[in-house]
Amino acid sequence: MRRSAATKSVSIKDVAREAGVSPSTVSRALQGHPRISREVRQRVRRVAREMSYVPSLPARSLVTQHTSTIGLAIRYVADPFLSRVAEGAEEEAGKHGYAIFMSSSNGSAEREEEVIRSFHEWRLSGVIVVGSLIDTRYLELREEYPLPIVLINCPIYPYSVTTDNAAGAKQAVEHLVQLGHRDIAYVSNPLSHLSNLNRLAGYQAVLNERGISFREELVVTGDGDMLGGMSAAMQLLALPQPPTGIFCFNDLTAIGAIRALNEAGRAVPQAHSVVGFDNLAMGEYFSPPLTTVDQPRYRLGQQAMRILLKLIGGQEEVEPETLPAELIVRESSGPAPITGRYRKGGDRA
Amino acid sequence: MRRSAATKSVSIKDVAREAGVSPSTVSRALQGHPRISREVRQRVRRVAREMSYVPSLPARSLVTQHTSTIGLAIRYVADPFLSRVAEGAEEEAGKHGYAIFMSSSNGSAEREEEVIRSFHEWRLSGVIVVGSLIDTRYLELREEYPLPIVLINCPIYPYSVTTDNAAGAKQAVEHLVQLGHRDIAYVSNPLSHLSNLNRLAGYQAVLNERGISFREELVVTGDGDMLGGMSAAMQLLALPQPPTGIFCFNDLTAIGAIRALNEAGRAVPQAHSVVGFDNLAMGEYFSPPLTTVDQPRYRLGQQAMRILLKLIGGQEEVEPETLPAELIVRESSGPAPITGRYRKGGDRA
DNA sequence: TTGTAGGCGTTATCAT
DNA sequence: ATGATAACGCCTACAA
Repeated sequence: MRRSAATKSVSIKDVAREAGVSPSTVSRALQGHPRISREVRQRVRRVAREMSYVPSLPARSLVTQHTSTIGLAIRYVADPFLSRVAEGAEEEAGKHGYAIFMSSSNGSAEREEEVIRSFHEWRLSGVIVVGSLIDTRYLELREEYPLPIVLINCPIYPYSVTTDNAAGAKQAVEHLVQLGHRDIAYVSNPLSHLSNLNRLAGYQAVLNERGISFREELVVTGDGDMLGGMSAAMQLLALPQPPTGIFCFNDLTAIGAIRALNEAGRAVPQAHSVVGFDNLAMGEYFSPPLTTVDQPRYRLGQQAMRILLKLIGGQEEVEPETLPAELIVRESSGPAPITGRYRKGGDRA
Repeated sequence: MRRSAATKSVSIKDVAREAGVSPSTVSRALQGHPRISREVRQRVRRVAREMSYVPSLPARSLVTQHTSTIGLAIRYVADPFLSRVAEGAEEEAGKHGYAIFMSSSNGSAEREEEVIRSFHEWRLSGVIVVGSLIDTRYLELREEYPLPIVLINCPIYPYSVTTDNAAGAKQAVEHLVQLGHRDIAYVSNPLSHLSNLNRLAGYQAVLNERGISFREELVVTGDGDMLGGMSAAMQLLALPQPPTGIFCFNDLTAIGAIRALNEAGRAVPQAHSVVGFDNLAMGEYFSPPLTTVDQPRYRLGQQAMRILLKLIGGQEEVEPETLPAELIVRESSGPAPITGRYRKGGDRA
């Protein structure tokens, strides 16, 4: 039984020879074909196990014309948003006998296309893309590749599942307004992202409804990560009339912003309220614990997989879905400070 | 050119027919075979592009007998430790024309074996396992599967790359001792993990060297995550003589511990110093910023891939490697409080 | 320079 | 109930 790491894999023929039957019999015995004698089935299975036979999926997929494997394209492995999404997708896939392979584009648009192509090269049954850098290109890619693709958080694409970003943002900003904040900033992501645009829209909508005039300088761009959050917050503090409320594109950005605020001697939530988006597990453990907007990440993955399975099954008429977001109030947001008047930036503690 | 999502993939034969040549000519033209006329090569390539032909890797791998793809088995997608490791492995793989597919075991030992099996079913060229739940089983699995497997942080396995956990732990505990701490706890992981055992060993070694007696009740187990860190810290606070220094298996545990400490009204680092392990990006943004032990995660992934590539190349005599860990002092650790005497737990602020 | 034929490991069809 | 045979898509001698 002992074989070194470089040995060739044992094939169905090897098992057949060892068990004294034909390859087709082995195939049937292994997949529990009904018309096969109990005795042969047991013998074949025993031999196969003893030889540690493992069927070749490339070979099998060649003849069956499907792989029962789906590809999950992700931007960064590190992306904390991803985890539950992947879990949701995986569990749903498992129920239907599908496995999942993930591949990361490491934040490169070029690599993302390569990943999709690679999934097709492997003839995977379908693809889910989360956190795409080129979401708008999928309308074309869809024609180029014959495999079904489902996007997460890209509502303009016909096969997609999306958090209601605008509604989530509205809850967040509304929350700040009700706490008495009037100077409210939005720290955005690089603007190409649809989810970012929709959050911005929600932000503006609340200002409108509440008769708060929109100040362009209160929208600054981060990078979706902590570093960007820091520099965005610093920009805001340098303003002649800095905001008391800061709504951030995501939790990572919020964490960075809070760090910068603290370093500038500004207490959160006493001097500034900060609200994130994503409800990362981490946020609860921060001090102060993060007020944030929860995305139903597990369901996002689950629904994406369900849609994908429909597409794989040949069903074409699926509706893009929107899932609700929910404000989670913790301690990084509080009543707006009583303002005598605004002070110029730079007055550190 | 327009095809719906359910269309069959275009094969080399389709291209051949369209270009008016034989399939083998297409194959040669596409892979830049030298003995082919410039004109035919260009025409074939154009036609292939127009038809969006993408070669089938399952078919190709069947004949070439290698997939140029390696599998990365991970415990959790969320694991923040993973990210840089995966990057290191990916970049090194890319240099040598290999792609990487990741699959998560979601914390289940059973699933982990399935993942490895699935990698073999796909006849991937090799496997890297990070954060294994069944690291000790790989000595057997190695015989069962013909594909080369490299482990990260499992030094008993012959093909592995490991952080010097004992040395890292020693630095951490030594740091606490030098700050004046004498009652130092270790919050461990479920004990089966080798990296955990080695960190524990490092912890004990320092106590020994410094003539500090080992108190069994100061070693409590977490779960490698924030929740476990919280309950571990609560256990420690309930002790008649609680520790002033707490060395944690990892940063997530440390973050949980700090949270519990804070909730009990104990300031960090004034009342308790906490040291983590992993140097997660997050740690720097916490308050207080986390003192921790850095693992060379990128190099861990890179070296693992290098070893794997050697194995794939048929080279059998590779040495397990150990990479150095490095203490990063930030603000969650500080001088031990001046103790008149120890007080019973429960005296909250 | 190009075409033909065989085979990679499976499964499915058709015999027996 | 089992075996022989063809086919999946591709590559690679070998032939022309």
